Amino acid sequence: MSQTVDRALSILPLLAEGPADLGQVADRLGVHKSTALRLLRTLHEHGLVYRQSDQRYRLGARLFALAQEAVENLDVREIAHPHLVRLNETCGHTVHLAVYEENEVLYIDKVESRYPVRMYSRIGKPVAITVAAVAKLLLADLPEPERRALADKLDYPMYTARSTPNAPAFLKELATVREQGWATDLGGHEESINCVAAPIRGADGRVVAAMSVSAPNVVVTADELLTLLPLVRRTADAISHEYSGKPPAKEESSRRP
Amino acid sequence: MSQTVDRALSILPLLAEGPADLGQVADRLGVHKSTALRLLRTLHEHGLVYRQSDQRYRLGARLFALAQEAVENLDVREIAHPHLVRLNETCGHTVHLAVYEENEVLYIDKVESRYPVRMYSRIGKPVAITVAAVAKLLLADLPEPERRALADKLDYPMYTARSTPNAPAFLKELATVREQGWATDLGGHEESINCVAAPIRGADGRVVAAMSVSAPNVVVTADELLTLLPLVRRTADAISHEYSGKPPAKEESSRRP
DNA sequence: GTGACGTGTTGCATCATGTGCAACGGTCAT
DNA sequence: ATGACCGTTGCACATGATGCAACACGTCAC
Repeated sequence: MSQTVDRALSILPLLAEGPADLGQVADRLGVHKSTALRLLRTLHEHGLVYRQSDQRYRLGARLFALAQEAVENLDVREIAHPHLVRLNETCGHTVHLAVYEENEVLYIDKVESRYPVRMYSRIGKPVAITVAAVAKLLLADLPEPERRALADKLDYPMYTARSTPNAPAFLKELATVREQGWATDLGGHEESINCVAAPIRGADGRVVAAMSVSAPNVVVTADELLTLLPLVRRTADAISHEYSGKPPAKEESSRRP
Repeated sequence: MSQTVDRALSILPLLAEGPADLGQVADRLGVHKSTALRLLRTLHEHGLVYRQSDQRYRLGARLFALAQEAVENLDVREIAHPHLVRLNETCGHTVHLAVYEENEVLYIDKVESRYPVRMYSRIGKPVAITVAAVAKLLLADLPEPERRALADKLDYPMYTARSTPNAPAFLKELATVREQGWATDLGGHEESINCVAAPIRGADGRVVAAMSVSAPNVVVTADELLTLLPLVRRTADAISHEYSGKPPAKEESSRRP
């Protein structure tokens, strides 16, 4: 809608691929060097872009700080965190919290496994949406047309032989998940890793987040992991309850006494 | 430099404080509602801003993804990570990696303690710059005028009785650190937490990053932690060595065969 | 039910602002 | 020295961002 801003923001994903110099930025934006320079300068002033010693640009520090503050302002996360920690203390495995937003599912919190073998994931990282247990829960709750539209639009990479292969299979799986109120990922993303997940619901019953427990085969078998399901569901329900209970808190946000 | 982009970017920190509606954004920017609307729409298209169900705006998901990709492109981090993990496996404590950028020091990697008591910190979070051991190392290596200017500009919050109280004390400490080539923080940030840190240097000898091991008093005393210093320094040197060795790698970034 | 707010949204005329150009000034390699 | 290359600056032009006013839609009071 706003050409200038649009161009400026297009620089960010471009730099996310790696550092680039002025000429490269200008070329890929399709604008004159001087224009690119002014855009980069503005981004720089706001700390979103950093100029490294070789004069090339890369993404800047404020970006982290912003993402940081953003994630800390999510009230689901705030409420859920102590529950996640407690669950981790009980079972020892990696615990994740994820939300759906704008065609993506992403982790917003994580408590690391206490076992030496850990899985790779990181807060802020978009989740493998077609296979992850938390993603299934979040998408299963979308309004039907939106769910269908999204399912059609997605790619279905075959991470393993047990990955969801295509849209119909995915929609069928979502129906099951929606029905039973929990979800699993048994080796659908990484051959040796299994997850069980449960939904967190707001006061209106809609799924606002999902949490999961993940563990590699070498630590516990899929069957053993499934025995944790009741515990995971109880934890998710506890969070749901607390979340629905007191949403109007947060006194500090009103600025006038 | 570019007014439009400047205004648009100013929205981000504003939303970082918490969700806001169109009117609030327009007011705080000092522009007309319609202008704010167009800016927000552009930000929205790029996923930097999300419109929640109550129509208010908050920071969006792409922000995380960007911060994510940015941190993964830092080659120091990439090289250092396995070393940090190994160090953590040896000593069991929390290991941090930090860089200096634009008047801030921030963590770019972290391996959690294997002890139940963990310290609060998060990747992307700006570090307590006047007391943290890694910050001392990074600032100690700045060119003298810049270091002095920065030291004068900083605040010196007294987190504890052992926090650095003011600029002269800080500069003195930096001189010591620069001299000895390592740094500590003994209860300067949190009464019961100690750190030892060592610098990672590029081929030209300049400090490009710093790493630290942190542990609370309840796990090991400060003296015990100090016995790890040689190990920490060896690790940092190993990273420095590897980092200086092969910086021109990264073949994939050239797009034409 | 009706009217009066408080929202977010759209079309449009004005001119401020962003734009590309061309010229300048460094740095590096030959 | 010389040329090629890259970042930077000043400037004239017109594109595109701006604020206004009017509209649309909801909520609330009465």
